[in-house]
Amino acid sequence: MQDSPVFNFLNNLSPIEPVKSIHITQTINPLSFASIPSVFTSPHVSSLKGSRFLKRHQLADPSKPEFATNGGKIIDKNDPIIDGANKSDRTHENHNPEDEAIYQPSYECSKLEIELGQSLVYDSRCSLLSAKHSAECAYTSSTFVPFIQEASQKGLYGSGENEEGVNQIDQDKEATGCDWESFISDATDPLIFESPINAEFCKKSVQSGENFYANVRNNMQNTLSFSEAGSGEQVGEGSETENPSSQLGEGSELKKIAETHDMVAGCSTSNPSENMDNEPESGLYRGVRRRCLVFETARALRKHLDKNSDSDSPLFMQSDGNTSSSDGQQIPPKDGSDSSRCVLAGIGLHLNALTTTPKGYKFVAKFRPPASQEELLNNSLAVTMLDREISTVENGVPPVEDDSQASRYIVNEEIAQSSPKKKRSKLELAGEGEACKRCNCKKSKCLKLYCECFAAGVYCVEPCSCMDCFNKPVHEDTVLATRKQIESRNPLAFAPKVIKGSDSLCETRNDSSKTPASARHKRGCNCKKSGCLKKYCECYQGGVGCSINCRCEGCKNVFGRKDGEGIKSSSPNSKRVSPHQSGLGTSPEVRRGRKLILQSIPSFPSLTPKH
DNA sequence: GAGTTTGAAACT
DNA sequence: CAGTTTCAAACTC
Repeated sequence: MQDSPVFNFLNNLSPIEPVKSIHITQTINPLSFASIPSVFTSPHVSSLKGSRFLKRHQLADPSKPEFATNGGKIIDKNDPIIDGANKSDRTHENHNPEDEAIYQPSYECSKLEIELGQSLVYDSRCSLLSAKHSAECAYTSSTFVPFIQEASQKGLYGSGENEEGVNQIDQDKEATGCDWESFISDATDPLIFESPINAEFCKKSVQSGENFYANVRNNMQNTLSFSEAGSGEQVGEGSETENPSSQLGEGSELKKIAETHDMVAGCSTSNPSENMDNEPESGLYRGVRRRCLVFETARALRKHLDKNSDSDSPLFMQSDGNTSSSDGQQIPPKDGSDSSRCVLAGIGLHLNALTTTPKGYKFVAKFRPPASQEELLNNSLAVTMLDREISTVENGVPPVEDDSQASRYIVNEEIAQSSPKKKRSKLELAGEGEACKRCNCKKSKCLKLYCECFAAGVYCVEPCSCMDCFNKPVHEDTVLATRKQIESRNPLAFAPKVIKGSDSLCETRNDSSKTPASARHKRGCNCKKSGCLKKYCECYQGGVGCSINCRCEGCKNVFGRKDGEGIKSSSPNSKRVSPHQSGLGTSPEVRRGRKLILQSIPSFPSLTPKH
């Protein structure tokens, strides 16, 4: 990557020396990823900007008129139809000085992002996806197929659409000269890889109402180039091609969407029709992604379908606020349904991403499409809730959650429609009790971080044994307000506790003690008696080793012990690192970068068409 | 299932 | 920021 033109370019411009340090790892703010694109008008840019910040408001506050509709006129002059093969060669062309001026602040961060390596970059995308953009989008064939089928049952699609969509993959491959499949096969993390696509997709299709199909093409290619060369690549993305949205009649959009979904799905997964179970490792990620995305897709399409069923208005012209997601008017939230819980859990997992399995769990995903509109609605509410999570993740480091939670999620879905007894039974059987999240709160009303559900960003549901629970869709306002309050106290309160960091995170530890993914607990544990050998220890529970941030005593964490007490006592930083500190690190460059990024945020709305 | 232990979260 | 209290999960019996 460092040999890429982009890197060289960045290296020439920025005074920051390429370093790989703990600071970088912990200080890259996902916002930076959003901020970079937000300044430029490339598809990637706009989408991140819009969906990350604006769509959040859409979900949270549908009444905001500026988000209600844009008339489908978000013109992305720089929205290129890319010749995928040459994408990386025209990275810094055609951006005007204004853009550059705006862009500059976050530039350093983009450089840092490049330096982090692909995995980190991908993970960051994942963060972006998980919280926000995924809300209305889905792209994998496996997720979309069921929905298409559902739509087909409604007479909206022909039965052959799905196959057409798959075929479209090959067609698109030929058209673009880019072999998505081979590229993807090289990707280390298909889940993460896909994220930016989703982000793009969301913004384009849902928020701006632009042509779905064309945008996905663009987005995919942008994503690929971005993934290959880092964020800097997007910077100069030229304005070579007008967004072709106007070129396609809206009457054909529905079909196009179906095709697009399959097309993207095909690009995201090397073989849309393959059985995930045949490929356990990749299936793990795919499974998660699919689960998450299915609801996202469904929601997007539901809106889409609702809209079309009600009027002839263009697709995705309205925000959530005008349809019926946050819009509980049309479809009241179903309080505490199993399905919703599972859906939410899925998104929560999505948000928190993945890490290595602490107990060698194999994540075998089984797809289950959303059962009802209520389920979709609940999902949308969850997205609203989870939107906020992503905004609190200050680490550019991908949020990580252990596979046990993934397992929980899967199990959760499986048991979702079972009786409570069966649920518990299955829960106990699965993953050594690592089933879905369910709480037993008595006094907290499930509105404190004590509550695992609340802390995980999911609503409580039937399997929970909580009392006076407010963590339900019907109390969404309360939930969101409480979350906001908690976040005001600790912006990272809802961020994943375990982050997948760089090796530098464990620089004080022996290499032999590193956990595979070098993941570490964000704040470290404070165990006194458990020896970090029981699940009382959050490090152990997260399947990660203890780190310098831990203040545990007698650490025997099997995933990696904290280094000797010498280190602990000699370090002035032996105390717990506050989220803010850990997020910013000590690098002046990083701090500066973050500051500038934050300053750039207010510019987003000005770049977004309003009415 | 009840009771205990534990450490994070919340509070002062 | 440190100490204390509250809380619920994890654990034990």
